[in-house]
Amino acid sequence: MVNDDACELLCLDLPHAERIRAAVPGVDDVESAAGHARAMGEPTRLRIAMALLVGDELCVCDMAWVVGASQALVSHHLRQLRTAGLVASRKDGRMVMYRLTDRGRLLVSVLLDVEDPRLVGKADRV
Amino acid sequence: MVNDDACELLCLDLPHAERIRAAVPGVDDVESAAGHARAMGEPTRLRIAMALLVGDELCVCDMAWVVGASQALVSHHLRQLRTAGLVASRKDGRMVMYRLTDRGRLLVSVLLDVEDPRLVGKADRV
DNA sequence: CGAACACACTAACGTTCGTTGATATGTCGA
DNA sequence: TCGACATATCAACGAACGTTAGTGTGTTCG
Repeated sequence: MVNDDACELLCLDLPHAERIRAAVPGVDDVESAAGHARAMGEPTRLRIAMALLVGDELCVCDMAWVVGASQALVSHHLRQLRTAGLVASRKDGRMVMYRLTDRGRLLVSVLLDVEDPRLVGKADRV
Repeated sequence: MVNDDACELLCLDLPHAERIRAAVPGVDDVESAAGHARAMGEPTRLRIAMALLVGDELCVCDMAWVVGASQALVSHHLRQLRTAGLVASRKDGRMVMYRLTDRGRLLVSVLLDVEDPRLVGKADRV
């Protein structure tokens, strides 16, 4: 966080450098996106997200069975995904159903390089 | 990592559950993708990556000036991005030029919701 | 009402991570 | 060859993270 112009510009002329500098968002502006990435940066959470991408809507218990982790751990990770805005929850009786948000679906499919089942058959050219 | 079938399936019938289970990659298979996400899950690294998306190819010193961080810190983060396979380096005289890999460019543009400058004008429909 | 159950929460442990300052490596110019 | 410089590396500190075990909350069913 500490910046002094200890090192002058090298390869870039000042106008060009300032154009890049202006295009780079501030720390606060990337916080949300970094949070999204951090939420996906854990194998267990990524696998939970992948299970949701395929299963569309699952309860905690079923996800625990699918990914092979304890109920408490899955619940813990789901809260982080929820805080990041990548999954949404819905109460149904005594259980809670989780599902990916649009942003969550996008990130999982890009990260794992799979097609979003919801988007299949919609003129998706690469 | 410890799994016993302590909790039976709830919402899913067994065939459906096993289909989801089969579609979810193993821990080792998502390790790489999780590493990509983790590398982007830090505001400073994300801003460095964004600077590279705009600047195409930058040296460490210029990036330090652009993002307002120390040289050692930028170098440290660049190594992590490089280890994750998101940036590539090239020696040029006494300095080292960094650039995003294709995967790095894809992830930054998706995470920060910006268009890849290299892809502008290529019939990119959403 | 009371037991069973799905899920969330808390505390705690060991590990990993971000950051800084000092130092090493390698390259250019005088 | 010597000094200036760009970058990499190392040591070290505090903070954040993943995981587990135990406990609490609210709901369903007998």
